[in-house]
Amino acid sequence: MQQSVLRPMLMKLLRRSALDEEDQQAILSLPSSIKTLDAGNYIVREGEVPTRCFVLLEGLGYRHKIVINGARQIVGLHFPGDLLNLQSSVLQVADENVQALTWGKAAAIPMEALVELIDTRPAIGRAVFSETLVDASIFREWIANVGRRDAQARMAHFLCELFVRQREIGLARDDRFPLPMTQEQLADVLGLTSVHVNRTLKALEAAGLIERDKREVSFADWPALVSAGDFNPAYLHLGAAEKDDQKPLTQVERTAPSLGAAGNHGG
Amino acid sequence: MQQSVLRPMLMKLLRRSALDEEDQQAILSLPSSIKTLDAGNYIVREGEVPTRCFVLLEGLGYRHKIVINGARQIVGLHFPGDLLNLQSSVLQVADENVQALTWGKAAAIPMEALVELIDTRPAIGRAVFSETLVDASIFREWIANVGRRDAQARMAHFLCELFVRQREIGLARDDRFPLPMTQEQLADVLGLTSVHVNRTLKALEAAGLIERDKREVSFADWPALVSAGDFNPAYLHLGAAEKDDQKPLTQVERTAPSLGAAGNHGG
DNA sequence: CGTAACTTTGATTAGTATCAAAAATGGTGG
DNA sequence: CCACCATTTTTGATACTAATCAAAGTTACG
Repeated sequence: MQQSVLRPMLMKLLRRSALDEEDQQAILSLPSSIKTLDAGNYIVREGEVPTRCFVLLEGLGYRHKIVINGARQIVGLHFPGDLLNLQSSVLQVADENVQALTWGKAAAIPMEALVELIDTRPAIGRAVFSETLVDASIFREWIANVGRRDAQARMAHFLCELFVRQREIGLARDDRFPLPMTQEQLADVLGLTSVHVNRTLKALEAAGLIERDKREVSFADWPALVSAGDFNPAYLHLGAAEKDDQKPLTQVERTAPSLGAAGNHGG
Repeated sequence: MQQSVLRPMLMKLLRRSALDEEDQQAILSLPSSIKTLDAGNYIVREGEVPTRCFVLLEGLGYRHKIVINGARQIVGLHFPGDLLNLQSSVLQVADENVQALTWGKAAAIPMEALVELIDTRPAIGRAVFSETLVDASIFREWIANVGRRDAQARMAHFLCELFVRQREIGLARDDRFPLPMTQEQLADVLGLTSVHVNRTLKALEAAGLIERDKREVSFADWPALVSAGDFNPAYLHLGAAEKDDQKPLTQVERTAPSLGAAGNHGG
């Protein structure tokens, strides 16, 4: 039985939501066909009307938009287990592109099968919904990152996120993680130019915050990197994974300044 | 019966999703209590664990994050009918603040009542899910806006979005719409400083793209504004509302340049 | 081993931020 | 209704971050 191919998807849902045996079986039994992806392959194209839902099984993916002058903005990263085009599935039309960042594999699931699963099994519906809300939370953090942090903090923040998200699925070791992207792609994530990305990376390195080896990054002082990136992992809404046997996700002190004509909604 | 207070929420869902009479009644019958909001009042605070879900009924709201240096980034705007804290409800903890932008009203719905409604009525669940996906789509567009457009395009894009979203709910007239925010808030939306926002607005005005009167904006040449902002309303996933009796949401020609080592996923 | 892709470096420019202060606006109490 | 105060908008001068342009190294790959 080929059930096991969808295991990354189940694993992902289980990290944050409880699902009983029956629900788990139902997920693993979804019909699907496998696609092998080379770096750069498109999984979704803007404007497309999809008939199948794709789940990333292996490798990394990213989602991006092109603005009028030809510049590209990467608006999200995907890891094994992620649903790649739920939005376009439900909303009928993709408003962005999803592309493989590395070699990998994806499963294509007929839309109706997935919709039926969600409709008939509330726990699965809630689990998928939760993942969508976490995605949205990450998008919001990215808006803040691109909008309000300078190049160094922005980069540090992204590296922190990348480390934590990869560690969650076992892709990162204790103080070392893959950075499988070109500096141009990094630039498109951070809203910078590739030249400036290069300089920013070197600056972080010179500051002793990171070390680089090929497409891998390591750090000696996690709290320092966290602090440089103003990284608070709360927005990732990690489940039980974020536990004490892991490297502590310490963050610097953070107070919420009261802004403007505040006042509480409490009547 | 006080059903009618939740009508803005129902209206919002109906714009994009079909709901039968029974579903509609179920929504309108949700228990709720009303809160009056003054500009600046908080509806959700970062770190809070909510027990009720808020629906904006009147007025505008915004959601924002504070980065470590004290800078603020507004990551979303809310209009009547919007659910304000679904994410924190499902994910248990708010990772951002939601504040009233103007005077308004919100309804507080007990979490359990809403969750039960969603679980027991698949059509409502799907409708709410769709709204969440649209929200996410808007977040992604904002990432691109802040990351890859210069100040003028960024502002023009935001103004276009504001017009379209307000017109959708009847808050904007044919070529004129309220801009009920200070230039500092505008700056926090766009990742700029308030000084530069001022200059950018004046530049758009000087270019004949907009006119301003108090906190209202009008435009003589919508296509020109759309073009300046590289605005493509697709990401708003408007439903039937986007029809021909409305001002055409024309957009400039847009081709999707093929990037990098492309190639299709088609086997 | 040769070539294309990617990274690195340098020099210069452009776009925005910063700092400071004046002008305009809106609300409030007398 | 007016005077006053707080907030917001506007303007000017200057500084700085990141973009641009160009080219030399380096790495990965067929």
